[in-house]
Amino acid sequence: MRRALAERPLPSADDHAARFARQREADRTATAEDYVELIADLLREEGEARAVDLARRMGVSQATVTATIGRLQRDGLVETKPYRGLFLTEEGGRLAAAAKARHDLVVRFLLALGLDHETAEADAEGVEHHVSEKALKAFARFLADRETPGR
Amino acid sequence: MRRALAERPLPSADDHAARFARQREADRTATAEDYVELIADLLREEGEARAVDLARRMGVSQATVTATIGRLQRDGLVETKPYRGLFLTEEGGRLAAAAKARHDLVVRFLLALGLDHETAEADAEGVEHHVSEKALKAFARFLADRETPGR
DNA sequence: TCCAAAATTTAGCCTAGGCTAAGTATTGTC
DNA sequence: GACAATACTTAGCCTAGGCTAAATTTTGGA
Repeated sequence: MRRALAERPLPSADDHAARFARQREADRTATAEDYVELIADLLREEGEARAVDLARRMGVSQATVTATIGRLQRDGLVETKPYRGLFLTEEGGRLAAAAKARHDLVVRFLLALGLDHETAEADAEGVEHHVSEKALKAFARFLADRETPGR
Repeated sequence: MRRALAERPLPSADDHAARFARQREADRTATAEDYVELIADLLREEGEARAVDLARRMGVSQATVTATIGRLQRDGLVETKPYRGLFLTEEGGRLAAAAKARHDLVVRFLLALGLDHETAEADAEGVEHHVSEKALKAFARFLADRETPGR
């Protein structure tokens, strides 16, 4: 006998549409977050972030990176000094820091659930853009509870 | 003093690129999954799935739905009988069932973590397309453990 | 039956994000 | 100091997914 899952009726059309709209919004910002996060990582770990390295690490052509960086520049997140590398604006830096914090929290949470490292990292890449603040808080709470063995 | 998080070095460029490639792949299939899942829900709950209702529930224009349904038809997932509604092919039905199973599991998991119903549903909408089978298994394990209070 | 309302499609436009191929510019090394 | 290798940009193309406005069906009720 199947656990009664409160066979959910459909939400109102408006609520339903709002969920999808939030979804599309998240999709739109995901690329920007991935780029600034990677640029920040490269700056921190390698001392510089070159377009050619972004292309390699994102698995896209250099032409695609040029175009995407153009949009990020237009949006005030990134600055470029050709042949010198890419840099984050203040706003870009803030976005990267927030993205990294989210990313790391999701990874820690998935590891705590028992996932192997590579899967946790790979899944976090997708999940980090689609979880609400409330979910992130719940993840953090889970991790905190878990590190407090006694009650 | 910050918990030592094994300040992860960057993955190899190839591994990194593979993660992003998987990500882009998931993005490509997300729309199809959302549509067939919604069509299946409408067929089950309302007896029919009309393009106009999809437009309302997805929060997009009817023209967008026409175009998207065209792609789903081309891909063998959906059939249309104009003014009679939309139907799923066998493959479309399988995809919808898989998507719904994933969706429901994610919702149950998020509820178990303490999220309210609306947030769980909204977050699931995004998360369901980006979690691996391994993560889903971990979610299921968590739910199972939780329902077995004793050890 | 007729005809207005509702559903659907078409046309034409746009952006993001992919690609390849072919430039152009810079650097670093000999 | 020249020049090959490397980095970057440009041009031109493509698909998915959005939009509005304007047809075009089709349905259902008076």
